[in-house]
Amino acid sequence: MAKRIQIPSNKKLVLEKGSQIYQPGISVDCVILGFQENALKVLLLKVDNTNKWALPGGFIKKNEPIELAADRVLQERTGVQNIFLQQFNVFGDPNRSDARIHQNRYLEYGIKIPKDNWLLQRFITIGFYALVDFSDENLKAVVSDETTAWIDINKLSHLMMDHEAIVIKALEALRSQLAYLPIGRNLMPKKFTMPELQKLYETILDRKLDRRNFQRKMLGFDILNKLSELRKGGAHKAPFLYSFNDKKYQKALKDGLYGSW
Amino acid sequence: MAKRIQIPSNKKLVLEKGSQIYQPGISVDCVILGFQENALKVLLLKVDNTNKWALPGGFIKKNEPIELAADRVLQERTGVQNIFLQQFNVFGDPNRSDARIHQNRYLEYGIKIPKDNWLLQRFITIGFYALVDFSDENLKAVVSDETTAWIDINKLSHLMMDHEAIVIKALEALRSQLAYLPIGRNLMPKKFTMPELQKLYETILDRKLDRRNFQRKMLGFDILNKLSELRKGGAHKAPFLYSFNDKKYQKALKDGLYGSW
DNA sequence: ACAAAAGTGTTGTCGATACACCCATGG
DNA sequence: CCATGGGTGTATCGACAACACTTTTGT
Repeated sequence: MAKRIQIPSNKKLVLEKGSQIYQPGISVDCVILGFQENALKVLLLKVDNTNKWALPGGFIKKNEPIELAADRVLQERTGVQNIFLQQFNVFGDPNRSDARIHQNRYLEYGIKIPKDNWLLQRFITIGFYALVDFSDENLKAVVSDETTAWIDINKLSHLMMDHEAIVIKALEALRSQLAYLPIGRNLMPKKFTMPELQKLYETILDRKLDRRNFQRKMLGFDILNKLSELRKGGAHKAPFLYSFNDKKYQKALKDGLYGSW
Repeated sequence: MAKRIQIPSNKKLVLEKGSQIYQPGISVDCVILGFQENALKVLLLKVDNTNKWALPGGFIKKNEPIELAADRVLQERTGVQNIFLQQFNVFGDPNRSDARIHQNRYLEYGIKIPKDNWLLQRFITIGFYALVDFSDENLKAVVSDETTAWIDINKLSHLMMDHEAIVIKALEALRSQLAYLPIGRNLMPKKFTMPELQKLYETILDRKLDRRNFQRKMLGFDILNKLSELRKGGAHKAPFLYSFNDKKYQKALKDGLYGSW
């Protein structure tokens, strides 16, 4: 007889007691985006006992606001707090989930889920997206095992259910937000150069921007502090370092920016 | 003993069998907007046995896409079809609904809802908004009784639960859509004059627009047909009539417009 | 010295705004 | 015949895009 893997206790709990703890039939899924090596990457989790990847998601506790549920998922997975977390779409196709997927996962633990178990019901999921900074120390600590990966958004494959469509929709929402909200505070390290920030915008928009016009426009938003330091060490002329002016950034988040890309 | 009103059979069904028919704990609410007498109006329903008003809403059948559920609500209430129906936000505060409201409503029918009935659970609602044309014949037929009213969006009062917040959020969404999507096809009658269309835009945006610039810009979108007819009968110079070019309008809905207000 | 990257300046275009003028109609 | 509203034209301003020139640094 093949060696049987023990089911983790938290998964057992969700299966057996979930319907008492959580809202039935509703979940949240988080598209957590980071910027690394000039590419936008999304945090994905390996679905146990399959070769599929899934967005970090979770359920909504019976007495929990949905934003808090999304924030809880984000923190559990990344450890980072106070992140721009944006609800962007609900995915409610009745066929988006497939009971067999869950069945197969749990079969590996030797468990056959009862047909009437809440996990096998139809789930409607609320999509959130979040932007995180790779250089954040909390982030490094959490994301380090084999079951977690940052995948280039242009190289998605083997995603579970409709999760690829969710990522694509999140990107659309992010792009349209870019026009009137400041972005970058949570994707860039504390100090960065203007070309580095430009790379981020070019990656999100998927097109080249003029170096000089970008700088003028970005400075025009008046959300950056120009530091007296320079980025030394690299070849060629040393660029200035900038940081976000948190006060002005928060104000811009509320009031919006004027321009558009 | 006071005369007791009989509970309508459909309400009885929802109460007793709803949990077998519908997704539990989730609903859709529709902000149905029309344009009448130079004002944006929202369709509201009188909540029976209260002096409160509510958005037309409903539940999602076990095997029904959420967009279809919203469309079903729209059709049940207005009779109109093929309407621009837009998901805009999810409202999931755990305290947004109040079991006492339901209890009081049904008490009037002499019914005490069991504590564990599905209707008394927490509900998360998905907000949709739709734009309809007052001159539509189907609309006139349906909306005519005392339990239904078109209320000026600037004169909302006595709305149930968080429905006023939902209307306000829908308006914000509509305004931001105005920048890049054509609006008006479903709010205006088949034929209309440029000043009439301008009034619509001014109402949505809640500010005056320049008559001449509006005309130029709107024509620049290339989604209108200029008819050779004139609007006769009114005082002063007779304005031209226009209609939407459905083909170009649909294309603009997909591709977006360029300008912004 | 030179290549590559970054800082700063200039110009042209186009859309948005503001405003002027003419036309048609009803009273 | 004039008040009112509608149609059409023009000047100005500002944002954005395109492009030139200078400055700094490593090799």
